[in-house]
Amino acid sequence: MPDQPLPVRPVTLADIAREAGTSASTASRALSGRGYVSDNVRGRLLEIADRLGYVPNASARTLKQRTSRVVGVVVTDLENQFYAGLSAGIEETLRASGYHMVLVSANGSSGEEAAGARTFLALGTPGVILTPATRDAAALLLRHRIPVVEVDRQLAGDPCDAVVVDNARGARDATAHLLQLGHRRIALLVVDTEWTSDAGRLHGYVEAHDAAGVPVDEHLVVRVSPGAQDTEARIGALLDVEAPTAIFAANNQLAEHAWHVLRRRGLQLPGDVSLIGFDDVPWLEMVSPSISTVAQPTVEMGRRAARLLLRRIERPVSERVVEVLQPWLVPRASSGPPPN
Amino acid sequence: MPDQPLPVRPVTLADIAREAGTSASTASRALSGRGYVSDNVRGRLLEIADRLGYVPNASARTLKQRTSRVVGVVVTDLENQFYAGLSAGIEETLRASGYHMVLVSANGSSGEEAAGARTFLALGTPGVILTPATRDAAALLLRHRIPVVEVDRQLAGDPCDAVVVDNARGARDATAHLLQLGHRRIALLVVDTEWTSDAGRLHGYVEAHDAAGVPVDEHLVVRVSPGAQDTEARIGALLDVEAPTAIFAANNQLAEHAWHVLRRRGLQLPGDVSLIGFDDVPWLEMVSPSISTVAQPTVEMGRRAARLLLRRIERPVSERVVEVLQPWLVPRASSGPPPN
DNA sequence: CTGTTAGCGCGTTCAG
DNA sequence: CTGAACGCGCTAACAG
Repeated sequence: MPDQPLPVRPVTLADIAREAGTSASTASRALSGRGYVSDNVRGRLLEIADRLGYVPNASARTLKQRTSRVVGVVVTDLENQFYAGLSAGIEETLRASGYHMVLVSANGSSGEEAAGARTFLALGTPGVILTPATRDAAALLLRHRIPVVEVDRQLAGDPCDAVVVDNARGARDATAHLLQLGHRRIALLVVDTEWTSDAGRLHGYVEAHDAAGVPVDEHLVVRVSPGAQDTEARIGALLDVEAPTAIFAANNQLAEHAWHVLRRRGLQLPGDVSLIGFDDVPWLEMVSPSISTVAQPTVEMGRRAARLLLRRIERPVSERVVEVLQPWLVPRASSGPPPN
Repeated sequence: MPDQPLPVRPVTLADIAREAGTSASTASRALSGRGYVSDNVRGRLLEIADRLGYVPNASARTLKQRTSRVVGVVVTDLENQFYAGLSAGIEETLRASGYHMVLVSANGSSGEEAAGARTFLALGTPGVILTPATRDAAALLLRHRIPVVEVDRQLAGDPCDAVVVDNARGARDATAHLLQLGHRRIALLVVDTEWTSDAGRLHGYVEAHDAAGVPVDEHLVVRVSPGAQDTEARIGALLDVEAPTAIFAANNQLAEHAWHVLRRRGLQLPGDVSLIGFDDVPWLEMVSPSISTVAQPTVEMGRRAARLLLRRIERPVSERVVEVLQPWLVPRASSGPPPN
C-alpha cells in the first residue's frame, strides 16, 4: 500500500480518468473489468488507481446498479453460541464470495426483526438470511423481490429457500434413546413458540412415545415462554410435582438451566435423573458426568444458508431449495437407566 | 403495515411528491424532518409515504451526505465466545442509536482485516470498531479521517479511542493468587503476538513474580503461535519437562486446551496442578472442579466501544478517550496449594 | 476500442 | 414556507 498524502477528498473515477487522460467511463470499464479497454490503457489506469489509493464508492455503485454486495442477516440472539456459530458460517461464506453482512441481533423482538428488514430494503441488499421470529419480515422482503433464506426454522408464508435440521428426527432419537433405557416418565423442556424448530422437537418427542406405545403425559411437557425469567423455577416445580426420571431439554439454554437446577438439588446424573439436550456446545462434554445431546452442524448450517442465498442472487428464478440436515445423537454419561 | 400491491419499482420521494402534489424537495424536508414544511403538508406527505410503504434509499442518501449509518466492525474470531459477546454489545448499542454494523470476522488473517477496512471506506461508514491484528487497517482508516475505536487491545500507531481491560493487573492478581498459595513454578500460556492484551498479561505475570521476589523461569513461559495446531502437544511437553505446579492460561481458548490436557492425563485439580484462566466463560464454573479465572466485562466492552464511537461521530475533534476497565479475580476450586 | 450523455434517489442550495 | 436546479460517483446505452 503506497503511502498517500492526506487525501482531502476521496479519490474518484474522474480523478483517475483525468490523470490518465481518458474519460471516466473508460476508467470505470478498466477498473470494474466489464467492457472493452485496450490493454495498455487498462494497465495505466490500474497503476494510477493503485497509486492514488482509489476506493470505489459503494453507494454510487449501488445507486446505479440498484443492488449492493451487502447481505442482511438477522439472528435471534448473538450472545447464544448457536447463533454466533451460525453467523460465523454465514460471514465466512459470504466474504469468500466478495459479499459482506450487516448483522442484526433481534433479541426476541419481532419489532427489531421487521425494522431490520426495512433497513435491508433501504440498503438495497441483494438478499437476506433470517432466523425468523415472525413471518412479517420475510413477507416484506419477498414482496420487494428480495431473496430470503430462512435458517434453523421455517416460518415464511411465501415459499423461500431454507436450511434446517430434521428436528423431529433428532428429538425422536433422543426420546427413543431414553425410552430404550427404560424411562417412562420423560419430561420435555421446550420453548413455547410456533417455530418449526420447537414444534419439530415436540413432535419427535411425541412420535417416539407413540412408536414405543408409551402414552405422553402432558404434565411432563413444560412450555417455557421465550424470554421467561422463571425457567429454573418451572423446572424445579416439574421435578417436585411430576417426578420425571429423565429430562429432554430441547435447546442449549434449556439444557443449561436444567443442569443448574439438577446440580443445585444435588441430584445424580443419571442415577436420579437422566438428562439429554439438543444442540451440542462444548460444556456438555466437559462437565461430569458429561451430558448427552443431539448435535447439529451449526456453522455448516450458516455456510449452507449463505451458499443458497448466493445461488439465488445469481439465478433468482431457480427452483426453491430446502436443505434438511441430519442431526445426530451423542450419547454421553448423563443418560442411563432410570432409578430402581 | 398496509398491504401494498406488488411494487414493480421501489417507491421514491418523487412518487410521494407527485401523489401529494408537492415537489420532491418538500417531500424530502417533510420526511427527513429537516427544514420548514407546513404542518398540513407534512401530515399529508407522511400519510402518503406510509400508505405507499416508502423506504428511503440509503445509497442515495449516503452518496449525497457522504456518510452512512452503517458502522464497520472487525473482530478476530466470531466463533470465539469472547468476540461474539463483544459483537453483541456493539450491535445492541449501535442499533439503539439507529446505526447498524457490517461485521467482518478476520479469523487471524491481517489481510482480511485490511480488506475489511477498504470495504468500510467504500461503504462510507461513519466509523469503525476493531479488535486490531495489525496497525495497517487503523492507519488506512484514520488517514481517510474515519474514526476508529480499538477494543480489547491497542495497536494503532496513530492515536484513537479504545476500550481495554487492565490486562497487567488481571494477570498480576491471578499470578499473585497462585504465588500466595505457595506456588513457585507457575507456567504461563500466552499467545505469541504483539498485542497489548497478551503483552499486558505477560507483563502482569512477571510483575507479580518480581513483587514476590520469585524469579521467572523463562522455560515456564509457553508462547503459542496464533493459529497453532500443536498447542496441546506443547502444553503436554511443558508438563513433562518443566513440571509446573500451576498453569496460568492467558485466554479462554488456552484455558480450554490446558483443561483438556490435564484431564486426559488424569491430573487432579488442584491436587496435582492448579489452573487459572483469563476471561470468564460459562463452562469454567460448570466443570468440576470449577476453574478459577480473571473475569472481564465482555459485552460491556462492546457497548462502551460503540458508545465511544458514536460520541466521536458526533464530535469528531473531541479529546481522545481510552477506557480501561478493571477485570476481577474469580477464585474457584482449581487453584489451591501446590502438592507436598 | 473510446467518449458523451444521462440518470440512479436524495438533500441542499438558492430564489421566490 | 415551497419549488427549481444541481450534483454526489458511478455505470449503461449509445454514438463514433
